[in-house]
Amino acid sequence: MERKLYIEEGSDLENRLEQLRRERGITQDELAAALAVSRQTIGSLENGRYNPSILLAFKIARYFGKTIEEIFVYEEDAE
Amino acid sequence: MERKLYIEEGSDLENRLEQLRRERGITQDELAAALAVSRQTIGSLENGRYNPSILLAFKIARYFGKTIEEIFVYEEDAE
DNA sequence: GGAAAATGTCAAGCGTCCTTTCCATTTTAA
DNA sequence: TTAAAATGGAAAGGACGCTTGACATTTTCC
Repeated sequence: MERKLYIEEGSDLENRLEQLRRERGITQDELAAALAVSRQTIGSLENGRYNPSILLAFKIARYFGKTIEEIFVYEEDAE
Repeated sequence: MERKLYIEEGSDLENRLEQLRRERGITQDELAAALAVSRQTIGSLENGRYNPSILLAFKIARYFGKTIEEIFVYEEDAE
């Protein structure tokens, strides 16, 4: 039946969020609290269910002390 | 009466889009075409009417050969 | 000065981002 | 192995990102 909400085949954006979070040794809940978003948002990003807004991407990057490009990988297959 | 659609006082994101576009010597229309978005979208970004999605931010950065951080400046006053 | 080009901005519509609530499944640890 | 903690994910709703279409204003330049 294929649900796959939001993100489709040519979806161009990967991220290293789960890896970075585990390196920090924190839970989704703790990361969510640190970023002032919901736990579901973190889970959805980690599992590629949707892309973050640019503001959330900046918050995440700042939290981990990295650039957006070091965390989110843009692939332009689409078009 | 204050319309100010979308972006409010604590709006945290500035960008150098107009400056970079003018340095390239291209119009909003041409930039829009190059990025495959509408001219209104470019104008709205240049005038701070709203923030780009992270995908559009990546497209813009790639087009100008810069990082997202070199084009968009995040200020965390909010919260 | 007058025409064409460029820009500003509104409105309606649609899809995405993120929320809260809720429940199921997996992992952890005693 | 069992309870608690952590994670996965659905559903509905609100706000934002981007579209097309339209029109007004400003800029360019002959």
